[in-house]
Amino acid sequence: MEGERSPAPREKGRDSPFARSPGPSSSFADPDWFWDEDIQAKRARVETIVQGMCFSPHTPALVPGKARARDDSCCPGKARERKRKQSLPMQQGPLKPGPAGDHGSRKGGPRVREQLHQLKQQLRHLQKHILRAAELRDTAQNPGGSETDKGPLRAQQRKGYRRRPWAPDSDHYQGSRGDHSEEENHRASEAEHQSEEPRFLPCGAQALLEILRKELTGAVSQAVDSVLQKVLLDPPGHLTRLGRSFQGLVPEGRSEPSPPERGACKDLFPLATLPRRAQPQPGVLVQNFSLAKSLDPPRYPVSLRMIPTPYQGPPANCPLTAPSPIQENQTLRQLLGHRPSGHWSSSLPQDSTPQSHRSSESGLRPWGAVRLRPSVPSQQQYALPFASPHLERLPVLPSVKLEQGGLQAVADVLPFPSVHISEGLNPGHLKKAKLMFFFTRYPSSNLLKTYFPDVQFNRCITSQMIKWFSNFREFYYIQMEKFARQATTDGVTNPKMLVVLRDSELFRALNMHYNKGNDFEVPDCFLEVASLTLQEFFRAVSAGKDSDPSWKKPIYKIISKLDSDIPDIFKSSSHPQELFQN
DNA sequence: AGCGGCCCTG
DNA sequence: CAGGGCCGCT
Repeated sequence: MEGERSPAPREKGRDSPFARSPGPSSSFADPDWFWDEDIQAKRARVETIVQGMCFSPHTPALVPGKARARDDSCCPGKARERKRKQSLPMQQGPLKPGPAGDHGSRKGGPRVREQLHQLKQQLRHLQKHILRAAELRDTAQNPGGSETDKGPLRAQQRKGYRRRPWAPDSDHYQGSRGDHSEEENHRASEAEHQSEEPRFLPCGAQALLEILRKELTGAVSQAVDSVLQKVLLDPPGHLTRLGRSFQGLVPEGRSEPSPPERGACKDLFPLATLPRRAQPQPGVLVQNFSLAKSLDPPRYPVSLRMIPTPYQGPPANCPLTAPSPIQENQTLRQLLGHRPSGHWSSSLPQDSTPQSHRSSESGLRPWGAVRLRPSVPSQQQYALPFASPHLERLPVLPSVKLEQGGLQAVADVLPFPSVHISEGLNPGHLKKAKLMFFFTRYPSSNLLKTYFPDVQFNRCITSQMIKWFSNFREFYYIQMEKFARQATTDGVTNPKMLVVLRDSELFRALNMHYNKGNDFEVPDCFLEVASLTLQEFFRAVSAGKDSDPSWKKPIYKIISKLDSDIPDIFKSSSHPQELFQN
């Protein structure tokens, strides 16, 4: 089970030389991680046992190695050490340091471990009982039939049918609706387990089963809750810190790459982690470019890409700008797992086979959905993979349901560490501000106040934050000017050729600045604004307006009208801290 | 005068 | 990224 903490393939991205620098915060190369894994393994086994108990005493799930082997085989190499991003170096020494990453206390550990151990023993014991009961009943009612049942039964169990081997007429029962679809049968058999099952059991076994269920439900959910509590109280980076590959480097509308930067990029980003389409291929670039030149601009696919024409007004607001009111505990889940998977996932080898999916996100470890981010190939910028529907698809075991409740409870009471009003600005605030820049380039001080509720604003703080955005803009405009000039020297004539895409070099530069570590998926609206800015600069430069000392002013004016709404999730004071500060 | 923004510099 | 000078606006 070691591997199930995170989707493996993205890990590689973390090996980028940016991601790590030697530093003091090594609290995560700790033994607790392995301990955690141990707990998970135990927990998974308990779950397996419970399933075996509920569905079939003959399920081979008791063989300790089985589940483990299966999981290992579907998630190879995931057990490698997780790396955490270093905290941002912050030059604001006297200011209040960010919340310490490690909440340290893991007192619950040994207790939970012991609990699980006892639970395991208990389960074995109980299972023996029920096995015996079932056998007794089987031999009593169907002296010869049990042998013939076994073969096909196991096969069907493997296929997902949950049959009750102790029900003598189960075959006929199933057969009587043989023309139902597989799904229906499956659903029906699930329902049986919920309601009808006891009908087929002798009284003793039925009572035993009831007791067993209660016991297991209580014990398992208790154990799960304490584990979850511990897990959720962990520094969030522990949970969400996943490797992520960087994206493309191809500048749009440029006939050739700029050699030094491209060389650097090749060195810095492992090519293996790049989506194939994004790998630098100058030859292809030249081709594309000449193609672009030979076609009518509007037909050039890149420039067509939903780029509003200048002066058309603000771009449509970002998809998430109105993401419907976000519930509190939903927010927690998002925070814990927000890291948008984005298009990187889609470039992964087709790993999301039903099997690997099942084993990683439902099955044995329902909390996997929270703890790790399954590679959901989604182009939706803000798909929230951990909204409740996800959880509701989980198995209908009572323990799971309770666990869901437990999670809910934990989520409800979990305090945000950064709720405390801070007098100064910390690296988390800076990071958050940078991400907010993707949505707003010219935030008012009022806006800042509403989006930094955990900051005690005063004149100094306000101007510092305003200054931040001023600096952000500066970098932004410098890049824009640089690339616009480059485009002119590259012979671009039509500004609409200039579109900032996620795999363009300009985007890479911006992303590196505002989203170092690539923790956040840049919203499309930013790409549109960036494209517009680039085009405006290009227009001005190619028209020779840059001889005017204040030639940028009109551009600033245009861009200042293109701010988008900021997603509500940014109002959560814990957003960047929870996500990135570790 | 106060403020926000840009520019330049370190 | 912060400090400081400068400018324009209110």
